[in-house]
Amino acid sequence: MDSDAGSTCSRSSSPDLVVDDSPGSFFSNKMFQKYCHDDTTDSRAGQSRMEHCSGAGKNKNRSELSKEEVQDLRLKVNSRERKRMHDLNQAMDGLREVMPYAHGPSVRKLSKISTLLLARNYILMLSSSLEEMRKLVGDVYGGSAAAQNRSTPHATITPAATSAQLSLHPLAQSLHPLVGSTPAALQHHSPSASLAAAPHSPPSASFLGFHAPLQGLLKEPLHLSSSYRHFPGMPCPCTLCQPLPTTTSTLHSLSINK
DNA sequence: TAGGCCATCTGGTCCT
DNA sequence: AGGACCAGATGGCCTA
Repeated sequence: MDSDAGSTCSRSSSPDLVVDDSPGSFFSNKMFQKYCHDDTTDSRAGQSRMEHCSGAGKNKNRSELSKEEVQDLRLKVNSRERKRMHDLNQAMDGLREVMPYAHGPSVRKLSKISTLLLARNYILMLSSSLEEMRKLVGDVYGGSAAAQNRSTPHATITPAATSAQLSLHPLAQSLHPLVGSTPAALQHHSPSASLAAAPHSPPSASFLGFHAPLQGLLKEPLHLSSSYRHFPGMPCPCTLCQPLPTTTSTLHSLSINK
């Protein structure tokens, strides 16, 4: 379900496919009326369309087609293009579902460009967060953890374990005021419970709720002196500042919370 | 009302 | 040859 379902903005990016293949409805289309009956040839496109309509295209075979066959061909192509765009929009909706912003009837759906930009920044933030987490694990557990990390550079760190350890770490508690904010404040209205269990962790309440202006999130990440990047409008991406849910079940309950 | 966003149509190009 | 992909054009809807 779209995040804006029931909101004032009811337009869906993936509306139900209504393929009306009846020639009547096709000819009732304004564009096609112009396409075939507009005598004004002031534009290049109009000119080419008139040529196409009269069967004067470059393709000989097409010129041999009857008017009805040309219409059928055009309908088929249009239908395929519609389906392609709907699939693209479905993928875009899927991306929106896993993006950390407030999903809800009162929240306007992210535009396509905003979705892409936010996704890019989110991926960068997660990457930085992961890198910082690895560093912190190395610091906390000294050489043994570091050695373990070196032996298995891509060792799987269970999110539940690491987040629990990090949230309890006294250094982390004292380093940043954001640490200590409760996950209960999170407002992640995921439309799909199964998808909500996707392997992403809600970074923070303010991040999810877009308390900061959206434009800030879409800017280029700020490159600060630290090893990780800070994004305008986002909380610090390092793990010290990310009070992650301590268990996967907690994450799941947060995700399906309406 | 202007501007943003979107769906759709369309022709061109590339690929299988 | 047919289909996928792309970009331009167009018009509708919504919001500030």
